[in-house]
Amino acid sequence: MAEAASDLAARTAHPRNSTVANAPAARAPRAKRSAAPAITVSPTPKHLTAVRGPLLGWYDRNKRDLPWRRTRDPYAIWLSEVMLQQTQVSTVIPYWERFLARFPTALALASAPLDDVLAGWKGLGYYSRARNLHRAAQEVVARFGGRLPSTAEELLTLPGFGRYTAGAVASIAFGEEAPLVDGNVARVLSRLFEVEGLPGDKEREATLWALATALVKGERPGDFNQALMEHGATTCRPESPLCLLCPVRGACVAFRKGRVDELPPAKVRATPKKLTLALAVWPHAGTLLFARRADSGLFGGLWELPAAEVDADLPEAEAAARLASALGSEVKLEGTLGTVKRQLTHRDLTLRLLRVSGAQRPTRAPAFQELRWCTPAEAAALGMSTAMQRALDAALGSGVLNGD
DNA sequence: TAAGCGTGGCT
DNA sequence: TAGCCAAGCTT
Repeated sequence: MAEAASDLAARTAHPRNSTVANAPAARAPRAKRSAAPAITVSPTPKHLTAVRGPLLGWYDRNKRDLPWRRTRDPYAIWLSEVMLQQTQVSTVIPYWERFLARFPTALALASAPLDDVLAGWKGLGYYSRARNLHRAAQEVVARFGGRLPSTAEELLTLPGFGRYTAGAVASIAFGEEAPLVDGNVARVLSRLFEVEGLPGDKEREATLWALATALVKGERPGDFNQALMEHGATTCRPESPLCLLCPVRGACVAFRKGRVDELPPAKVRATPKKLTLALAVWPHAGTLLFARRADSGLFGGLWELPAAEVDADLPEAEAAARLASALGSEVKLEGTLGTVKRQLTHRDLTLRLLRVSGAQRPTRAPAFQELRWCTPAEAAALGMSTAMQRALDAALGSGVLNGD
C-alpha cells in the first residue's frame, strides 16, 4: 500500500503522466490486461490543488463547533477519535465530556480498573474499543512515559489504533502529514476522482489511500483531514448530497458526469442472524444476580442478567436448565417475565426473561468471569449493554423485587 | 480474509 | 416502518 501511495505521489509530480493504476501489478510489466478494468484515477497536481485549497477554506468558514476541536490535548483528541469510530457525532459528545472528566489523562485511564472504564463506555457500543483504549493507555504509560507518541507509525503499534485512527491523531494532534480514509473520505474521494469499486475492494482502498496521501501534503494537515470528513458528513452526504453548496463542485468528476448518485456503490450487508438468550432473573433480599461476560465476543466484559444462548423455541423449563448449567447451580423456574427484542447491526437479538430461584445462591459460575448480587442502584453503575439495560428495566418494571 | 462487533439517528 | 448508515479495528 505504501508503494501505491508513493507511486502516486511520484507520478503526480509529472502532469503528463499522472494516471495511476493501483493494481499491485501496475508497477511491473503486465503480461496481459486483466478482464476486469483496472481501477484508475487521474489526480493531476492541478486537480489536487483545486480540491485542497477550496476545501480548507470552506472548512474554516463552516466547521462545526465540536468540543474536541477546542482542545489540543492529544489524549482528548485520541479519545474522540476512538469514540467516533462507527458512531455519530451527536451520540459521542456527551460521552466524550463525561469520560474525559472521569479519566482526564492517559495515566488516569491506565490506572483505572477495566470495570470502571467499561462503565464509562456504557451504552456507547462496540465495547472492544473501550478495552483496547484501556490497554493502549497502559502501554502509553509503560512504553512512552504517559505521553502519546506523535507519529502515525508509532501510534499504529498501540491497541485500537488502525490506519484511520493513527492518521487522525497524528495529523490532528501532532500536525503530521498523515493521511486518513474513513467512510466520509471514501465517499468524497470516490466522487471527486471517480473511484470505482465496492467498499472493501482492495484496489479501491489502495486508490483512496493514495489520493488521501497526495492531498494531505501541505499546510495544516489535521485541518485538511477534518475538512474532508466534515465535507462528507455535512455536504457530500450519502443520500441527497448538497452539490449546489459544494465548494469543490468544479473539481468533482462525478458531478460533471452526473454520477454523484451512483458513487460510491452501497455496501452489501449480511442479514442479521437471530440470537436468543435466556436471562436469569433471580431476586434475593432486594438484589438480583448479575454476571460478567467473557472478555471476547458480543458484549465482551460487560455485566448482564446471567445469560445462556438457547434456540428460539426452546421450552421454558429447558431454557432454565441451560441457565442452571451456566451458573453451575440448581435453579427453580418460578415464571416468565416476557421478552425484550433488540436489533443490532449483525444480530437480531431476543432476550427471554426467566424468573428463577434456588436454595443455594451462587457466587461464582463456570460460564462467567464473575457473579455479583446487586441492588438496582448498584447495578446502575455496572458496565452493561443497552440491550441488557432494557431487559433489566423490564424485569424491575415487572416488580420482581417488590416484597421480596 | 471475511466475519464479528452496538447503538441511535435519519429517511 | 424498516433499512441504511456513521470519524473502524481485530482476529
